[in-house]
Amino acid sequence: MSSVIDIRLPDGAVKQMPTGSTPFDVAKEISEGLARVVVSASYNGEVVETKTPLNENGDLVLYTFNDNEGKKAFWHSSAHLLAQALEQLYPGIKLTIGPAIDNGFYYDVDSGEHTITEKELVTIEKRMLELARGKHEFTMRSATKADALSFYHNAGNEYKTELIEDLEDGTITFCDHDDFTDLCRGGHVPNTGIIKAVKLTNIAGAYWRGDENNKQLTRIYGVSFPKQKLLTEHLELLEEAKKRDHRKLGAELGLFTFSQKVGQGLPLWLPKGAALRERLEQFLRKAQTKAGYEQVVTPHIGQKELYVTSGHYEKYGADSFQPIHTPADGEEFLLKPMNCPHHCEIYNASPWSYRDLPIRLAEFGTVYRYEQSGELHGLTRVRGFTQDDAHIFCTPEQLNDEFMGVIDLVLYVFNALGFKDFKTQVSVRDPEKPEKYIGDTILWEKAEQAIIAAAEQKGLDYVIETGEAAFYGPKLDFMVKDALGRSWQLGTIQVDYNLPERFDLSYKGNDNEMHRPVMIHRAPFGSMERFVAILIEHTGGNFPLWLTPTQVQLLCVSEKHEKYAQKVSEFLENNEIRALVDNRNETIGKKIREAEMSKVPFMVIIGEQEAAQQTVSVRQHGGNDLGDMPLEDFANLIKRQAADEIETFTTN
RNA sequence: GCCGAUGUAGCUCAGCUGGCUAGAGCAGCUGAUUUGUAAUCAGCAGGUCGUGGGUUCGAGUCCCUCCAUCGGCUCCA
Repeated sequence: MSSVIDIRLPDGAVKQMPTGSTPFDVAKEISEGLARVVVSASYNGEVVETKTPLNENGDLVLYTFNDNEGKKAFWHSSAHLLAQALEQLYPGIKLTIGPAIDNGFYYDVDSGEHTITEKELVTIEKRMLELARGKHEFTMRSATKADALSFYHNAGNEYKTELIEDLEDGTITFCDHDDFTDLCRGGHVPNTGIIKAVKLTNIAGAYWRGDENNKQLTRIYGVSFPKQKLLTEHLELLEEAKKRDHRKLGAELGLFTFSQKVGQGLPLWLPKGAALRERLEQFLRKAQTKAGYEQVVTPHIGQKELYVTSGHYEKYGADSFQPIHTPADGEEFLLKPMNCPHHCEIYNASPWSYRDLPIRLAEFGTVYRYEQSGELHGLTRVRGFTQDDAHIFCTPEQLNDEFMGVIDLVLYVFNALGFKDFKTQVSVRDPEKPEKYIGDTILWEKAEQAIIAAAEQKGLDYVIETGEAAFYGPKLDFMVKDALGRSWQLGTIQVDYNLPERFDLSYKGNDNEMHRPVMIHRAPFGSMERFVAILIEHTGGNFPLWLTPTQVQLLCVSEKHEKYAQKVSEFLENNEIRALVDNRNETIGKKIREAEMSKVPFMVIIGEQEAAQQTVSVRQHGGNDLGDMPLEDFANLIKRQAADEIETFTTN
């Protein structure tokens, strides 16, 4: 073994270090400053501890808290600290797993008879910080499977022994710090001392191994930082995010509401919300007409038999709104939980030639699903919602082009509404749970490959999610985060060989034989409800001008100026600009304040001067005073801005 | 559905360890004011304290049921 090794850094520089040097030594060699902030490292692509001796040439990356990998090590280490505090405060508590997550960490524990409450979190936080101040080093060590098993067997922890049973002997490692030991794969900060600020954010139930048939454990969520200031900022950010909550803004802006009498998860759209939604529908309908879609309309109910044919009844029947019975014996109808079976029957109403295909049937179809009560969430998860649905029936040869066309449409919609930060995922079946899906494996493979090929061709940065497919086919899903960083599926495109089979769909090919079409299910918005919810959270209620309910609020300085205000209002109306007149007997200051709070993009002050000169004085939302201008100029200003918004997305 | 928390006027909240006719601000209504770029003043009205039961001389306050909401889990055609 040579006494010196070459360590290459990400910038290409090579450091010659004595064999057995640690990442920490390398950091120190580079600068003392770096050594103080380095929290973790990877060597030749593998996560290593900052104290791991390096014995061969290789590529080293050092991470600080600013790197995702650094945060991961930091929060993973914090989970150890949490576990240690819990063991001290609750003797006999059983630890299970405690990973780092996107914005912090959690630990799942079985606290036996005792229920840990939110009030106790403060005590746990304090203990964690006390322990952290001990600057205890994290040290990894290997253990044999037998030793690991007997360790947790003696401790009476059946969860850890279950985990160890699944591990290969020789790969099992523990991490020690202070008097605490945990089964662990590694990836820690150097010592507990750099964890300076901790906040245990909430407490929740979570099933052991994510299976609802298992025991429910207590999950404690937390987040931690190397500086108190960072924690304060993080908490402030969360407060800011709460202000963008669509449930709060939806009520404040008069967009939608719920009623206990109507029923949970059944949104009531108020006039402003309905108008906004209507505008979104028009926007998409126009794009779809251009892309060769035809609108259809189908009823809100269908015979039970329809869903038995589609397979939905078998899959979801028991957990759905139950069938509607009629005065006739044995007649049963279901509220439609999806539109595809209806569209299949539309397809079946006429014979088709390969020359007719593709057929693209679109419908803003309202569907009803009995979602679990605990799942309901504002407009993002509801029991009655409207899908911007369409089904494309095409030949196998047309599938790729059609799929690509739909991707373009989804991207167009996302771009138009400013959703830049979305993720695409290919949702495929879980091969280990074939009972969850219908149809032939060969067809599934074909469909999955078709989606991946299309995603590749479009250059989408996609991830493959196993087990996320629909029961009848794989999907390409477009995921967008809400204000608090929770991910929601908006757009979806699905390839389906199964429903055509079940509904016996066919067309005559150029060989004069009957063939089976392929079906694409797709919804760029996903649902009007969820899309509007996420749009509210992204814009904070400051919608694009073309979409916003009220574009201009006309504010009379006094009641004397109402007549001129009405004239301006009519002028704007004739120019298809949405304006409201505020002629209440209130001060102008108050009217401005209220218009600001209702997030109207333009305020127009109308008083003596304006009436005399036939102008308007324009103030933008946020306080920017654009001064006096003739009516025509103002109308043009609005029209141009709205058109510019359209321009940006039509040219892209 | 499961775990935990919450539920006082249209909204935001106060109401200590159970004790007289449950309070405030905003919104609303009435009147005064006729206003120039983020809240004019005064008065009035508004709640069977989520629901149903229980404990108690006495319950907004304690216990149970149900409902809804919030944070997660599970689920998501």
